Amino acid sequence: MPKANIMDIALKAGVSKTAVSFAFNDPGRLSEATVTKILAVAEEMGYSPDPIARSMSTGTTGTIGLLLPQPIPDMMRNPYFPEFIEGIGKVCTTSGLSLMLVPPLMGSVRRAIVNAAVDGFLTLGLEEHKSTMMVLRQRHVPFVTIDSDPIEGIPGVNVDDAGGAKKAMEHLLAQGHRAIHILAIRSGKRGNYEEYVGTLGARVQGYLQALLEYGLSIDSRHIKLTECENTEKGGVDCFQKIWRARQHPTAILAMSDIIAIGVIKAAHAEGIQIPQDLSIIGFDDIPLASLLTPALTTVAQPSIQKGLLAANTLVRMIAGSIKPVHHCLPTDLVLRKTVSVPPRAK
Amino acid sequence: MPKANIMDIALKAGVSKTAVSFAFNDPGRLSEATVTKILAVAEEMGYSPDPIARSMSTGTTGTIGLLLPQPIPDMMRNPYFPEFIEGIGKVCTTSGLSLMLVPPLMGSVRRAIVNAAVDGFLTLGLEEHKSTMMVLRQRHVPFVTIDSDPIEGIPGVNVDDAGGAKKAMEHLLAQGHRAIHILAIRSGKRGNYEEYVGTLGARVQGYLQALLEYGLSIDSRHIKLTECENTEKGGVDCFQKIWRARQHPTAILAMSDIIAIGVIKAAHAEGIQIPQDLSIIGFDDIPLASLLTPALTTVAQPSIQKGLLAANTLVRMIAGSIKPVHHCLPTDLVLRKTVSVPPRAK
DNA sequence: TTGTACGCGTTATCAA
DNA sequence: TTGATAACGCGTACAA
Repeated sequence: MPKANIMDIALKAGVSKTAVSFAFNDPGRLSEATVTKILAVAEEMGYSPDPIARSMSTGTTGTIGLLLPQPIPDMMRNPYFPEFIEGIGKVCTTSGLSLMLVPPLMGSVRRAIVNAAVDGFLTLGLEEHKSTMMVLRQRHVPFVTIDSDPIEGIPGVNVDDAGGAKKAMEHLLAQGHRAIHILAIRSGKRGNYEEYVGTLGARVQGYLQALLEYGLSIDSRHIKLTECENTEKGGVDCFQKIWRARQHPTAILAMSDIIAIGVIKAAHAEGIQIPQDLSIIGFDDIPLASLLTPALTTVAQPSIQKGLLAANTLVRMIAGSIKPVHHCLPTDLVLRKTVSVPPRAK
Repeated sequence: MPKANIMDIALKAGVSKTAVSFAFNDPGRLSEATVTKILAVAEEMGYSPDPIARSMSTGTTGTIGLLLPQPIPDMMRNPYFPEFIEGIGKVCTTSGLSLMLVPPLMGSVRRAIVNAAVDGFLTLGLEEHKSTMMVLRQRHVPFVTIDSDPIEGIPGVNVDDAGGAKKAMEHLLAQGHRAIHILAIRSGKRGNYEEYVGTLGARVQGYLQALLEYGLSIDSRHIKLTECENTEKGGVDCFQKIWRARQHPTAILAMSDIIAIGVIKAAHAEGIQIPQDLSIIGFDDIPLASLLTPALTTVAQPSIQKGLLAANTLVRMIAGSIKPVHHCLPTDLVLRKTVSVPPRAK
């Protein structure tokens, strides 16, 4: 005897479908006796309303989707991500929503979008957002972009990536560093930083601005940029590659803390002293950053705040108020212990 | 012109609903010309099949639900959780699934269950699992329990909590500690450890076994157990309370690393040396544990493996194979730097 | 309290 | 081979 449906209950209880529906959703409109009776029958027959059918009728799911640029495991390995979700989660709690993690489906973000039964999407750092936006529009659900270049008419939440990046680079330059290796988060652009967009692009812009103040650029002799998988392992691998080369930088500027941590680990393994031999700056200020020894100098961004703000915006859009605002939250350089003057300056 | 539906497209393209459906789901059954035509019209009218309606028809959602015992933000604050999700995520990737985080809805786990449109549930450390199980059964979707006492007929994944806890306590006792403060994860039981079930119960059993070997028990003079919110802040608060008392323990045995980290932070703030003045053991072995200074001695559990195994089991159940196996993964004491002999023994 | 229309796409079954 | 017809899944909303 598989799933009983509303009709089975109605029949057995000697009432109408409507009555059964009321018993579950608006018991006040039925006599107490009928409600008890219906609920008893439902209990007995193991019935509970089908959420899909309900969504079909109400046109609502009680779920928001977080559209991910990468598979779930990759996202989870970066402690920045849970923090971000924490912010979204606060809104879920107050609004009674579930959160669906929507990773690319067989490698396709598009397929993921059209399949997800949600009331709205939060998109995180979408790369190819021309096409993706189109698909999102076709879905006719509201969405808010996060960490993407602002789009006219669509609410977005960003942080001041350029400003934060600039401060980080300025700090290194001010300390006297001139041989700096930038570890960029891997994109599809294979290091062609002129083509970078979104977060990546903004940060590179910040670096460039700072370099310019010192008459340098990313193409200068001892300034380098390479792309790095945004994981601890990515940082380890990149460091090893860097250290194998003839010329060593005096500072490494990582675009995420998790990369920076990989670098630190690999550096320690090589017996390199930080910051005496090598200075490092990260980005994000994940909780771990302050707990490391030495504590990581990094650019703080309000991750929780970002998630909260975006989710709040989405919830309001779902509720009907449509005011596509672009938010930009501040970033700040947090001076800790992984930066000093370069070795040869001592 | 709001959402076009399948009929609108059929009409405009001069074909039947069936043809439109085929164009999206099984293009091979249509002539190439019709497919192109239909897709063009769909594109033009901004149509994409409604996922809810599709689920209604197919009876499948392509989503699994992770049922949480607490709100999303609380879960995310414990680094153990993202690791666990990482394991689930691997299965999502290979099986093309989305993952729905299902927190209690207005405080009710039951309401959360009946509202979530998923193909199956993973339940994590459910407390009141008598009633919850009933609701889950009524939903007629497969589910796998994690970190709950094994239930006959329902697949479950656990780790050897008792064994790990025992090893931790034995280690402290072997080092000479006799004044030990256990920091339990908060339950509804207010410290009545005899009533503990699930993970909590198993760990306490482990502690008791070890204590017994030394002729001690949790009720012994210098052995104490208090409940602690499972967050860093919980650890901080508990430590402060403990240190305010007249008698100080020589060791603290925390039931999670995140609590242990809170304790360490608070201890450092008081100028207490670890492990010279106070030994600490955690539980979980989150990535952070090895990065701390001093590195945290803790009981490792295979979090990723746990998530992966549970999700895999669920996927198989959804696919139809029904073999309710109970898995128990191993735990191991990882000796690092936060335990030494007690101060007065020196 | 009830009857009934409705929401939307999928999938046998069947016709051309 | 290509495509159409019609039944189906399930609960909700509105008028009666």
